[in-house]
Amino acid sequence: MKIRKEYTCPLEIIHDILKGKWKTVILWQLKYHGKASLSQLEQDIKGISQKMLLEQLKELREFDLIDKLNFEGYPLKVEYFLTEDKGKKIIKALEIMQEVGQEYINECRKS
Amino acid sequence: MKIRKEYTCPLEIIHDILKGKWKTVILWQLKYHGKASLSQLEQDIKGISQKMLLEQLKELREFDLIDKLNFEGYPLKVEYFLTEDKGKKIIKALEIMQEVGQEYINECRKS
DNA sequence: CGGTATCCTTCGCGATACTG
DNA sequence: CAGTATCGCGAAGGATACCG
Repeated sequence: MKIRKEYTCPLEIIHDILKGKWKTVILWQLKYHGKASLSQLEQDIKGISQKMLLEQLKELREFDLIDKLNFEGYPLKVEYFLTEDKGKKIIKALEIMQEVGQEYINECRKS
Repeated sequence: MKIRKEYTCPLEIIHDILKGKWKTVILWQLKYHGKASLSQLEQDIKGISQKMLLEQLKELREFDLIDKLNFEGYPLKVEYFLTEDKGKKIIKALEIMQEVGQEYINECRKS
């Protein structure tokens, strides 16, 4: 974990966990897929590189928001998915933000 | 506004709006104060500089999450507050995140 | 008290190449 | 298909000084 300092507000720790361009979008994708492989996520999240994706997935795992399952044999296969507790709870917040985001987009279309 | 590109996911626009270390904490403070002056916020948000605070407040205003009221006369006085629509709606998401953040903090204390 | 401007350091993140 | 390593640029953000 990359957490060190004392936090004045619980929102600060959430910022440290979710910061970066990709984390919320990755969580959002996992919400819809239920389970997804690395290459699936790479295809669905436009613009992300494999390096960034793996980096962010690793951090999300360290914070118990997602987990993964490794399958034996070739070709290699993994499944990433939201954790029942923290992962699915944070999704509730993202659902609201998604709605607000949609409002911004609708307003842009008007003008 | 700093928004340009096309968005694949509404969460991307929210990221562009809320990104940075301070925005969520500022919104959270305004939720509790109702209305707050610059100096009040500066005191309550530990570690923030006046420059950062003003910068972030300006951006939050541009995105209609907060607004401000200027009072005439000396000493100068302003009041910052959440907007009824977008500001108070995004707070709903922050409330959930705040809860999850508290869980992380509680778990840290155990270990 | 509220707000603007400048300088400087850190780090997010994109590109690219390589391994099991 | 999944994952690791390196390099470099540009933006975020901290310190500091100054203006209405």
